[in-house]
Amino acid sequence: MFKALSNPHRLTIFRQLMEQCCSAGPCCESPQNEASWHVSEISGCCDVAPSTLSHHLKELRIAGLLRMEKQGKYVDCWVEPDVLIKLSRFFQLYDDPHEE
Amino acid sequence: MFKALSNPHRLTIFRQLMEQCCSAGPCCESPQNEASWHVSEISGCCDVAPSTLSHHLKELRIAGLLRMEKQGKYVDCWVEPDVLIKLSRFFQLYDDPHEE
DNA sequence: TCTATATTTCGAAATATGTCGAATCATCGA
DNA sequence: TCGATGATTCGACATATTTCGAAATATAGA
Repeated sequence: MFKALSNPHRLTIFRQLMEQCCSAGPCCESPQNEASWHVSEISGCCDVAPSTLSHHLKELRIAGLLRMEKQGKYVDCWVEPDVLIKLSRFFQLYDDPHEE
Repeated sequence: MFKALSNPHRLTIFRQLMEQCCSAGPCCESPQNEASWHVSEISGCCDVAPSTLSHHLKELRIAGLLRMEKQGKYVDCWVEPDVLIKLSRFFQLYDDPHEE
């Protein structure tokens, strides 16, 4: 996952989808209207050729960070459910009073 | 930071120092006995040449993940204070009931 | 002072990654 | 059915990363 996030373009894409996901409530199994973007919508936030964008999205998906689902002509992309919680917890080894 | 953690050896090193740091209480500005390791101690957890290890530690330091301080013949390494909290929060954009 | 040990710096070589354009596939709508 | 649009695959090339060994630097101890 860190490897997938190590590329500036992929990090930008993931952050956009994070915000998209989180503003629409907790990320869930199927894409909600507000939580997902089409590939063509994502292309706006990162200046690369379509083939490059496709490659980056695949890397994010393979890493388990994104879900992608074909919706007719478009492909919906959204943050893999629970992955934010997992990553957040990865860095919480210490005793945090906020944790139960 | 994600770029620094994208290499398997560097991730192993960082995880080791995370555990070392966290078992000794919150990471602090100066290295506590239990929170830091010498470079030579770290070499045990990752099978690379000394020059390679040195390179990886430098990457982690430049990325702001580690602190390093010369102690005579040795160099102490420990996790940058607050960096775990920062990284943990990076993935917490959503409303988490455990957070205040 | 001299030597052994710990660590870093500096090339150089192998491998991996990022990028694009061209070609391809799939779907929608005229 | 056919053309336009959205997206992916493939191959090629430039660039970045990983790795090592040799050499350099610094310190502790004999």
